[in-house]
Amino acid sequence: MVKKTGATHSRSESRRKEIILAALACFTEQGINETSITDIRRRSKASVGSIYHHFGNKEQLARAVYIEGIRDYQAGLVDVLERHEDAREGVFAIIRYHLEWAKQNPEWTRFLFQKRHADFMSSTEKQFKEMNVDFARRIAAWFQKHVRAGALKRLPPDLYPCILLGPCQEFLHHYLATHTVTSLDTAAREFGQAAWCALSAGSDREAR
Amino acid sequence: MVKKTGATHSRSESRRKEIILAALACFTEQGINETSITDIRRRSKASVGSIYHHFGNKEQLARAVYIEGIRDYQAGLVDVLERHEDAREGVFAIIRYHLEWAKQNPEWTRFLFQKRHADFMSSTEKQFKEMNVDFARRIAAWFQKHVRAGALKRLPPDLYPCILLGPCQEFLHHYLATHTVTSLDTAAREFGQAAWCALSAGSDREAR
DNA sequence: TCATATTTTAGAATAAGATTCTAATCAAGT
DNA sequence: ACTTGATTAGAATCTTATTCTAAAATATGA
Repeated sequence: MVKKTGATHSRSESRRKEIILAALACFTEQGINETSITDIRRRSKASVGSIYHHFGNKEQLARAVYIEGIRDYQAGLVDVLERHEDAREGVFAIIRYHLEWAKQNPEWTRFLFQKRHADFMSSTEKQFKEMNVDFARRIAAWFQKHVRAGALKRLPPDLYPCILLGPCQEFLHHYLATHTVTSLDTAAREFGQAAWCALSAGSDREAR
Repeated sequence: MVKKTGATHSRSESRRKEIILAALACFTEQGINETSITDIRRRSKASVGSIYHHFGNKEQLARAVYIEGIRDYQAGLVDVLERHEDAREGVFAIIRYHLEWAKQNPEWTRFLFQKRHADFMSSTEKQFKEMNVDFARRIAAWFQKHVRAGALKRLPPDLYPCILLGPCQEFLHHYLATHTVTSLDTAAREFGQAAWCALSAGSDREAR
């Protein structure tokens, strides 16, 4: 009756995971719209009833897949960031991390960033909102620290992630779609350089 | 029998346009998946048969909407770019244009950039590919010119658009979704500055 | 260990919506 | 006016998401 605090849901949990992974595979292969519940059923060996029992509907299933992925991505990013004391190293590291994660997790990346949460994630979702608020706070804190220390330019806080990761996102878009583009390593170097130029204090000389 | 080269399709053409606009409105209000053909029928006053006659199916309708919008956007961008001789001014102008267009065309922007072509635009689409190839060529040409003239850093060509517009895209994402962010004008200034720092030749001093 | 309650799974039944089809209507050229 | 192809209507069909009922599995408590 009372929910267990620990975990031993062996059967149930693993079934849930199976469904999520099957869904991820289907979604990235054929797109969310194009995958039917039947596709997921076949791939996961679960029944329709089971899928609906665990996730309610297709939209919420997609949401669960999204959460699963973004959590891992964000955790790693914060980790990298908070491990770096030096501003310049932090900037380069964050970009490297982003691109490297994408390289290691192409399916998740395709799912998370190509077709973002836009469709099924109404940004008012409690779970999603909480996660992002915390994430944003910790990112912002890191930048603030270095702004105060005089290492980084002061900007409206919401612009830092844009300048830092915008180019990566744009790049991944093409990288994951058609290929025949610059290597991820080269891109990481160049974007790191670019971001550092753009963000480091004292680059204002160009203002004329 | 032979297709007219000019245009007077008055009836047919305008019906087509009506459907596209109705679809755009529905798509941005409720999302592509959530809008039924019936929604579009109601809003456009066209019949189911008419819609299918003109577009084949919902996917192709979405595609048509996309093409319609992206064509306008790209034309304006190339125009702005080719109007600017000076590298620095060109860089700032392109960013201003991008954000300004988004401000003037919020519905189109939401449709074009929030949920990109990912879903329904398999990037192998002939029409789409042609358009983009031409667009990319002209953008690349402009940058090459200034690289040769020594005004811009030499980079792998596919990275220019990423560095230039990536931050804008990332920003618009938030701007169009939740708001409570920096104004578009401020963003345009800062991103312009950032991009110029990142792209102008001689910023390499930071390389240490 | 057995009886009972709760969670999970199956798969058939239903409902919603996309697509197809057949037959009118319209516009243009002759 | 007459023929032909394009366009429109809307009913019929087909696909797929979702709901529902009941069976199986698992946990709980004596």
